Amino acid sequence: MTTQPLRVPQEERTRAMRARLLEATVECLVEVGFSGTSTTLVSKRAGVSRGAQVHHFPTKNDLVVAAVEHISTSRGDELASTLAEAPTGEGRTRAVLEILAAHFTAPIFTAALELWVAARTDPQLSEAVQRLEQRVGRQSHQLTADALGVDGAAPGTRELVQATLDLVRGLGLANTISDDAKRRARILDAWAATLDAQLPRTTPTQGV
Amino acid sequence: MTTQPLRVPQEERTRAMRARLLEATVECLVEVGFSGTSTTLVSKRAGVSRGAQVHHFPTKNDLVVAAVEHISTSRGDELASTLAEAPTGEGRTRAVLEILAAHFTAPIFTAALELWVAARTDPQLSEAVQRLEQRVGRQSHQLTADALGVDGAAPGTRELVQATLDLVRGLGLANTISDDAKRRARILDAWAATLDAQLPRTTPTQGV
DNA sequence: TAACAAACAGTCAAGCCTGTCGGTTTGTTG
DNA sequence: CAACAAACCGACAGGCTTGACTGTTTGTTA
Repeated sequence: MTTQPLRVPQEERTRAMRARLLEATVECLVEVGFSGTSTTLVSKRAGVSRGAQVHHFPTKNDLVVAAVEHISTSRGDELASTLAEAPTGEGRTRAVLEILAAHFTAPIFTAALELWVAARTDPQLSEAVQRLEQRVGRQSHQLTADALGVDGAAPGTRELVQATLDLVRGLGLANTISDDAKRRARILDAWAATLDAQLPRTTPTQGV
Repeated sequence: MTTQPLRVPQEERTRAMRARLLEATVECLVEVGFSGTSTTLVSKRAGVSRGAQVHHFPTKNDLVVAAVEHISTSRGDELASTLAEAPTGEGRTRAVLEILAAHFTAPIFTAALELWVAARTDPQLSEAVQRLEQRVGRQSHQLTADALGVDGAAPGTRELVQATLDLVRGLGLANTISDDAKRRARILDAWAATLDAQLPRTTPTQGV
């Protein structure tokens, strides 16, 4: 704390090791699913000895819960940064929908999906997922409303924004079964038209 | 085939045994998830010896693929019968949405969700799920369009119906994480209003 | 530099799951 | 009724996973 480390600090080693293990966990979730994500496999994937892995995450639950937190913050950050770059003016609504759809078909969403489904039948996991997903949900709602240029708290608007998020979630789920980009694009086109017709815009067609 | 059986026909025994095993499989999927659904557990649940189970479904894959087909037809039948009873006239749209939402939060949907997610990382399962889900998808689209009293093939209408189905799918997924009926009801209210405003009704307010 | 603690490494036992196999019962058929 | 086949039963072996446990290396601190 008070003295300066000379070589490679333990704190740094721990941080790096945990990060590698969590990244490997996400990769395993995407590639072999939750049930296929054994601690042994994660260790191999991360290039870490099993002893080291079990040192940092004593039980599998410790590892998975940490992965939930990791994925949760990753999703929030990613959504915030991509939505921040959404264009304003003409076609703004459609662009935002495109960003949302991309997010809900990305690997990080797939990993989250695996954890959601696993959490349904795992009390400990469920607690972590529920707590963090609530936060991500609020954050997504706020970010989306802002990106659309509407008041996310207004009575009618609120529900349409939530419906939008639930729609892209549904599209994301459908995407894992069979990828159909054309179908998705058509639906998003229609949805964008609907939103533009229904949402009371505060900044209808305004450049920055 | 040509003679009348005196006791309990083998064909009947087989049919009953398979039905019991498939029902037990669905129950297990709902209660302990896909990875928890071991053939041993299914056997116990069905009150069938492990030997008998393995006789009818030699491998786990055989059992699961059969379960996919079982669930697939169950979903289609259930949706068809409930949507057929949807009221016409005032509030028809909202009533149809309610039925859809109920379907996508029912146990049978949960079981299907488990299989979808598992199929993502299991080629054999994926083949079965993809093939059957396509059929259910078409069927759902047709049934929903009919229940709403619209032409499901019309250019603009088609996308709105599909969006509706994707929306309730997303709501169903969210429901597995945390049940929030109030939130769901508000969203469906808003979406019903939107649909009524956007859909070109052929039979706006007509009793049978 | 000496002593300590954390990080790291690999092995072991217990438990579960799947698929196979020999044996028994029950229905079918000539 | 006899012979056969399908249905049914329980046990076993092989493979994998998890968590515990002993030892080794590396960083910290007096």
